[in-house]
Amino acid sequence: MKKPLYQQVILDLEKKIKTEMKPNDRLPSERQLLKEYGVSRNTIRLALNDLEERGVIYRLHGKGTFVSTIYLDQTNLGSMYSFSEQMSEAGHKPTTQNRTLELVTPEEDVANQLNLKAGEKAYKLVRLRLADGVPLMYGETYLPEKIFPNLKMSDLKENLYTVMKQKYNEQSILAFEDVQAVNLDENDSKILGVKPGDASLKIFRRTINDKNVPIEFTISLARGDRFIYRSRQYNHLI
Amino acid sequence: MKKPLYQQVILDLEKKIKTEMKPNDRLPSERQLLKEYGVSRNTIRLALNDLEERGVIYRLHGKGTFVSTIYLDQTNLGSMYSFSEQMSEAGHKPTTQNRTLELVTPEEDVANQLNLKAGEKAYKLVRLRLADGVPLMYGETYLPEKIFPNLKMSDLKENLYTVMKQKYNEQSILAFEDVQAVNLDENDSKILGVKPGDASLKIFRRTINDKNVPIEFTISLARGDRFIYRSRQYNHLI
DNA sequence: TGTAGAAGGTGGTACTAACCAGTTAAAGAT
DNA sequence: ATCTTTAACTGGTTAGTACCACCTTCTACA
Repeated sequence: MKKPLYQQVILDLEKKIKTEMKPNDRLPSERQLLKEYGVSRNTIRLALNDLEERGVIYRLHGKGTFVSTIYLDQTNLGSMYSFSEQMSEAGHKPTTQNRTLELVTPEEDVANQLNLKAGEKAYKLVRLRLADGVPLMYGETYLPEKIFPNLKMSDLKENLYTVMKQKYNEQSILAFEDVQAVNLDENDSKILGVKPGDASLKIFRRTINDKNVPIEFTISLARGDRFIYRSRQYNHLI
Repeated sequence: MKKPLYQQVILDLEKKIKTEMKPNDRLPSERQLLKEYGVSRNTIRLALNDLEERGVIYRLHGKGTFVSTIYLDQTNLGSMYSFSEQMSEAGHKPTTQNRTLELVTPEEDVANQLNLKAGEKAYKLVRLRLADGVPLMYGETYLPEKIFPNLKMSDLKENLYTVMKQKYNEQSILAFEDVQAVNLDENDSKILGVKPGDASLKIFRRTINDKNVPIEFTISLARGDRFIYRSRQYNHLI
């Protein structure tokens, strides 16, 4: 279960950046890093590519590599993020409380998102995600029964997407995400352990499989002071 | 003006994928491609990495490289960029108030985002965007003077990106956007016509051109009750 | 006949070695 | 003193090689 070298470099660099460096600080040059880590420049660049892609660092030709300005100690919610992985990388201990799993007839808006006909049911999974025991994100996930028959709480010890893949052979290819800013009400703020009225990211995600069939709809609330949603927008003119 | 090899490979492969292939078709293996193009495997992988990142292809260990199921011919720069269009489509009448345009020496964080040296100036454009006369979004845009010399308020009757292209021959290739949820302070809430403390989306956008030079940095505040940040997330990782 | 295993394909990781292309500052010429 | 050149840094690109991990298929053994 040994991780590839370049991933170890990523983890180590990211940790150092978070704990020892501040925005716009310069990192050691690639040639210095390869000596420090005892790996090839190729491996260093693989790691730096990843960090650059995720916005942790930026590079300037001829000048050096620097810590990104915008990189707060916040967690990126974009690009199919894995809560657990990101929290682990940030040095926090992630936990997931699977609160309830029940078979329901969803409201119309949810049913529409999942392309359900009238009367068709879906599993509703309520989860709370914590880092170091502190609640950070609350989510309600709807999974169509016809696609995930016989889903059990015991399945959910694994990562949800792992269960989809292994038990049901379903794989998400594309997700549409809508991000909103909302003020938390009394109840939600209590769940997330912050003050009522505090700003929060509300994220609606609709995931589809390779046959263009919706397989998941999730509504999440993430603490505004701890999360950012990051995305890249391309404009290829080919 | 010659492009790097791996970028030529990207262009050629993407063209072939668009014109000759369909979703889930298998691409030639990396070792075949390096023979076809007469380049090293390193170069082929650089190209494939880019295509994978952008969701054009996906790779399966041991099996091969394939055309993505859903390949979007995305020509826009995402939600912020097409404010006017999106509002029109939603049946609203979009207007833009260009409030101020001045040449300033930006703060350090902005200067860094735009890769400005000490003392280099940038145009600061303050805009308010409205739909049906209601303020929805407030934005401060910084444009490097060396890239956009002699920018005038009268230029800005056009769409900003049109001006960039037509007057300065600058085209944005990629934008990084970070989205945060914040509580509005007294001042900002007044601008957007809502109550202090109301949740708002705060969006940082850094746009770069084809030479990897930053050409724009914008900080926007969008009313949480009226604005949704929408994005697509590809997934070929699991 | 069935199955384990080898063979050969795929992408993934890793190293070495150069050279190219921006940036900066020290060395040198005026 | 000032300007120009050069050298020495930076990241960017490319080639070549090797081995690992995963997947499919074919083959040989039981």
